Formats: sequence, structure tokens, C-alpha cells
Amino acid sequence: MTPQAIKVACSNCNMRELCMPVGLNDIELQKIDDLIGTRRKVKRNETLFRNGEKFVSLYAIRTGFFKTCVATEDGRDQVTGFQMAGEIMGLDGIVNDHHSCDAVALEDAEVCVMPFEKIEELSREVTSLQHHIHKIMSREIVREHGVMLLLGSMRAEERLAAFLLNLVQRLHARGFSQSELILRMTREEIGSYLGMKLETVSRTFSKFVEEGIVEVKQRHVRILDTSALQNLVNPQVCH
Amino acid sequence: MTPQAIKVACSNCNMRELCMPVGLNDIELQKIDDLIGTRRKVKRNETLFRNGEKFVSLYAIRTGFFKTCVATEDGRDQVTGFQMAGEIMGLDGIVNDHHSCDAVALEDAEVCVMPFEKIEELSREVTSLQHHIHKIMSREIVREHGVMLLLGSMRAEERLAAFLLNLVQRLHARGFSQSELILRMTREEIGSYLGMKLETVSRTFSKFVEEGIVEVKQRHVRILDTSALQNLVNPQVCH
DNA sequence: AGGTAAATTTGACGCATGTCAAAGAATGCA
DNA sequence: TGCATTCTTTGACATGCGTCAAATTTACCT
Repeated sequence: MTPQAIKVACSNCNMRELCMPVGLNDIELQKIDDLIGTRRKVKRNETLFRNGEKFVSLYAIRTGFFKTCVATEDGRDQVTGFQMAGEIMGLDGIVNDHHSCDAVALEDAEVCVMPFEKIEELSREVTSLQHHIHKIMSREIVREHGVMLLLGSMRAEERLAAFLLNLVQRLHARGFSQSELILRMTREEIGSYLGMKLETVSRTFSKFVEEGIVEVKQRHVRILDTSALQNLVNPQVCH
Repeated sequence: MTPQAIKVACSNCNMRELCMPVGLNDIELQKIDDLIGTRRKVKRNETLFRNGEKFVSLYAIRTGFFKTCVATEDGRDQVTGFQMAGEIMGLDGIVNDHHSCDAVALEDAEVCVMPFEKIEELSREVTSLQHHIHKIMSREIVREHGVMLLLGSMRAEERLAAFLLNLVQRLHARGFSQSELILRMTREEIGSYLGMKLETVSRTFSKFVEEGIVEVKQRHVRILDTSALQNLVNPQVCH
């Protein structure tokens, strides 16, 4: 639970190019090393932060897989995203100095704890860090636009296809397969993210299997026909 | 179309507390005045910026009302938000140096053009501006979480109720009525934002009217029973 | 290793919302 | 002012997805 007092260095972290700006000189890199106070391990099903907690730090995922979710008082909840290595969590907390969502580890994970005050301080000195932070926030806004498009205008098959393509693309960028993936979340969590019920998620997977588009063995998914998924998301107009 | 070369001053703008940090001294205020190069007028149905255009500036709305929307290649589109005086547009453009959505004026409008390079430069000097920018971006992220919750888990009546309450609350914060509002957008645009068809929007309005919750005369809406709307969005559990 | 709980799949059925259509009202432009 | 266009409403009908239920598989914990 308590942060572990491990001093770490971005300078030799192999996730660096994912969560930190590139093209820094040695002095700047040293400053960024100082920015990251500690790492923190989070076990599966534990929360990194919760709705209502005081906001202090952003977190960069080193290893593991998270979901973030928001909830209403009457118990409805909504998964707002799934995050993997190199991605940043906690941006929701800046505006009100308190987090407004929960971040839950879906597998044992480790994050870098980056006190936001230090980030702001340092990004006044290091222009590329400043711009990097702005880009990260803007990227999150644009990502959410995409989710709104998905939730607002797509049908079940299209949603699941878009979801799979997005996941596998991000995994591929991290050196994993373009066609195989392990789902770290339940059908219910997928459904919550995609605005559909778990039964519909399951049925849609089955439909894809029947059509030979994917193989599904529990949480192991192999994509057999990527372009079929792409056509579902973005139907080609015939001329 | 072209920006108009009007030098303006935040220092005596009555929207200032909505779009700028508070508690600045005279020197800082002068610097912020210099940040805003020009104003720009946008007529109804004209775009302030479009998907694909080079990103240069953020925009603060002085007067008028906008929608932002994203689109897919196959013609689907999704309204991602409605913006009113004091709100900031253009954050989507930062990450890729190009805008990824359209901003369309729904009534004649005027915006302050704030070159983003200048914002970054100045926010290295003025800490409160830096923090303000971070909060604006975080607020947008949190707002979109709310939209995802709405699109992912609410039914038509709940969505429209949440929409009306949100609109009237923002208008009230700007000195307008708590119970009356003029919709600047069509039923279709409301529907796009809320993930439903225009007919469903219309029917849901009619239902609210039958139940005595609102009066609707075209785009003029009067809320008769705010708590009924609140109960729809957040059902009270009986004990 | 074994027992319990959680997750997944599949079927049957119902309903909320989409689709298609038409008429009426409001708005904008010449 | 008048005509054309856009917007809105309402009805009838269709359907995709939700709901409820049960069986099966898998995962978890001691």
C-alpha cells in the first residue's frame, strides 16, 4: 500500500520513450530522474487511486495493466479506459485537486510516481517536458472523442471490432504480436467500456468466431482477419 | 474568414474570470493581455477550425455558442460537445499539431485567439497561468468521462435530463435563468451528442411535457420541475 | 487438491430505440 | 411577402440489444 522508497532513474528505463520527452540533454535527463520520487507496486484488483482521494501525483505505468472507471451515486459505473505500460494515469485529478475516478490494476503492476508539483516546476524549466505534458493531456482528450464516437454511433459488432483493433495496435507498439492478445479484463468490463452488456460482448465474440474473424479461447484472442475487423469499423463504400 | 486585427485587453474583459486565472498582479495581467493577439468573429454555421487544419491557437469564446464534432471516413459523425462564453476550444489540436475535430458556430460568435506558443512561453513565467491551463485540460478530460458515463449507461430519458440540467447549470453560472433556456442546436445535434436519433429526442421532449416536467416551444425550454429531472439522472434509492 | 465463487456461454423473450414515412411548423432567402 | 428549405412532431412497424435464466467452465483460496 505505501509507496516503496526505491529511487529509480528514467535515464536507463526502457519505457522512457513512451512516457517521457525525447531529445533531452544529460542535465535535463538528470532533472527528470529527480522528478520521479518512487515506484509503487499495485497488486491485481487493488486500486492505485480512488475517486475522492487527494490528487498529488501522476503515474506512469512501468508494468501491468489498469482500468479506470467512474461511478454515479446510484451504483452505475462506467469503465473509461484501459491503460498499459508507458501510459499516464491521474490527469483527472488536476482540475479539482482530487481524483474523480478509480484506477484499478487488472494484473500485478508497477508504476512510477511523479509528484505533480514537481512536474509543473520542472516543466517551467524544460520546454520539451512542458510540451510533452500538454501533448499527453491533449492525446487523452482526443482518445475520449474517439470513445464518444464509438458509444454514440456504433453498433455492438463495430464497437468490439474497434476495441480489439485498438488494443492490438497498442500492444504491437510495445513489441507484442499484431494478431494475438490476452485480454486482462472480464467480459463485463469490456461491456462497461463499450456501453453494452456482458452477454452481448460474449455473443459478439461468438459471432466473430463463427465468421472466422477471430479465435477466442477464454481471454486469449487471435485475430485471423484484421481487414474484416477494419471493414466493420470503417465500412468501405462501393463505387 | 481572416482574423480581425483588433487588439484587445483581458484586463477589462468581463469574461476574464471564466477563462483566465484569478489573482494576477498588474505585470502578469499585462503579459496576458499581450498573449491575446486578436479577436475573431464567426458567423452562424461557419467553422472556427476544421479537422485536419494546422493547430496554432486556442480559442476563448467571448460571445456565441459552438458545437465540436468528430467524423469517420464513412460519414458517421458525433457531436463531442457544446461550448459557450468563457469556455476554451482547440485543445484537441495540441497532440498532433493538427485539429482533429470541427468547431462550428451555432450562433454568431466572437472568440479570443490565443496562439499556443505564446501560452506555453508565458506559462513558464506565470505559474498561475501554467496551473490554469492544466486545470482547463483536466476539466475537459473529466467532462468527457461524464459523457462516456452518459453514453455508456443511461437510457434516453436520463440522457436528455442530464443534458438539460448541465446546460441550464452552465447558463446559470453566466447569469441566465435557472429554469429557462434557448436551445441553440437542432434535435439532430442533441441526438448526436447524446447518442440517440432525432426522433427519440423529440419523443422524449414530448414525454417530459406530458409529465409536466418541462414546457417546450420549439427551441425555447422552460424547466418546471428540476428535481424530477435530477431524479431521472440519479434515482433516489428508497429505504 | 478440492470446494466455492466468479466468469462465460447460450437460449428465450421483451422492450427501448431505430427506421421509415408523412404532415405541419418555422425559418431563411429572394 | 411568398416560396423553398429545414426542422420538428407523430405514427406504425422493425430490430438490436437487454433481461432473465440455466448450464458449464475456469479461477481462486485454504
